[in-house]
Amino acid sequence: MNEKDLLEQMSEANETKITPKQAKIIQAAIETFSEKGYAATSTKEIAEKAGVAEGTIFRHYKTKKDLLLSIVSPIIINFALPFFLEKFVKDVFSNENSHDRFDELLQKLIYNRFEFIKDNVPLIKIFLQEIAFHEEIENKIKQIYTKKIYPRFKEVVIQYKDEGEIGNYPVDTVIRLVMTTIIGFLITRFLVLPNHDWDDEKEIHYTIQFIRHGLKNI
Amino acid sequence: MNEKDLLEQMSEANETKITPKQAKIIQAAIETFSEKGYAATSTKEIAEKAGVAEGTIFRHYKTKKDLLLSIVSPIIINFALPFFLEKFVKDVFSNENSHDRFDELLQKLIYNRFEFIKDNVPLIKIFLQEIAFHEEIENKIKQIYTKKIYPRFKEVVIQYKDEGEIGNYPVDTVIRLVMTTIIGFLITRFLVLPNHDWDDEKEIHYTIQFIRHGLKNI
DNA sequence: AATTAAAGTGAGTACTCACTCATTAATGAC
DNA sequence: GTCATTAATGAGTGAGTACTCACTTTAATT
Repeated sequence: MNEKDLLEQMSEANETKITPKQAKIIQAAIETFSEKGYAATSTKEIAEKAGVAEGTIFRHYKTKKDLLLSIVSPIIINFALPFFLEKFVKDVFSNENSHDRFDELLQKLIYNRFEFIKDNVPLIKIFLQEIAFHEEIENKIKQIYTKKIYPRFKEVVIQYKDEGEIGNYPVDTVIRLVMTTIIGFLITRFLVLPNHDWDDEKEIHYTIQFIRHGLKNI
Repeated sequence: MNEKDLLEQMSEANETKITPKQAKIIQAAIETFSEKGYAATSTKEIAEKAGVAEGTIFRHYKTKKDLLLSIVSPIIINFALPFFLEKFVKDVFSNENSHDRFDELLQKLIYNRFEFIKDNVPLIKIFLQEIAFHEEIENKIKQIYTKKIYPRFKEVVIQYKDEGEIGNYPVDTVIRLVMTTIIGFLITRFLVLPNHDWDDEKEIHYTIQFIRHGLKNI
């Protein structure tokens, strides 16, 4: 998802057309929030960067916080998108042998999220920063996690445990280990050391190996 | 390290006594920065919470940012402390068999950092939040990492690779995987789900297993 | 008791903040 | 072209901001 897609999606969600100036505002807000943080960014600054009068911001968004939420909310649902698809679970029960399926699942999971973050680094930055201070964001992600991500993940892990692909760890521990390893890689790759000379394919390969071997029988 | 220790250490570092009111200021600042974030916290609020006049803050700290740095700086060096000790590397070359040594090393590493974070959750919160926006903090941690943590870690990994305890991953990849797994666990444990019903010993045990198996021969 | 230095105060300063509102410009239907 | 609706403006507002400074209190030393 690039920024254009985000804008389209936002306008679809609200069933309102986004004016060119509004789009400029969103773009400027993303940029500035990401660089300086929400609290340290003034609406005046956003208006100037967007080439717009300050009042225009408040024509479209009741408050500064409204603007933040309109930016952050879509990325939560987009990051969790693979878990909404039927295919995610179906693949796990296909005819291939379990080893290859597990490998492929991890691969798809990482590559999907990799591409998503790659196109949305500033958004992810804002999200990670502000999640700590805004209950609305925290609640939304907790809701999506418990209702969508966790149950699907659980199904899959149980299946692979039955097939002997995953050792005798508790299901919740497996989910924690897999998620922190993947998210840890992505954060290191795009936020901690974005300028490092990464061989992405190789790192992803090693990360998958690490997870698979790490989860094998204890 | 609890807060008392922190204060003692700060006074030792500056070779200046910390007055009771100054201690109150630090305590109030940690609390408020942690809850609302640095930019969203006013000096007036800190003063009120500390039961002190606003001017007193600026008697001890030139600027609000100075106050932040005086709080955040010590935790960087303290988190990296095990890597400063000679013992850290020496243990790796002891007489025990490599498997037990590796296991014990991971265990010590996690338990140390576990206890440290447990006693300093608000400080860690502030640190993680503000590292993104203050170059001084970023530079300090990068310096400590490249000069202290990374070289020691590298020595150890190479040694265990030679002994066959770690498979044929690149050294940097090993360091990344180990660090993100440990830090990921600690962040999940204390920041993401601090109220979850954790069986800490068990989770640490599983995490070590996960790392050891994950790093075995590919 | 007198002197000195440091700690503490809080009203005051210049400035910035998010947000409002009366006014003007642009758009589209007929 | 007229008119009605929506978009955009930017000066204005009161509350809040980090920080200063002239002054008072406290504590230690002689």
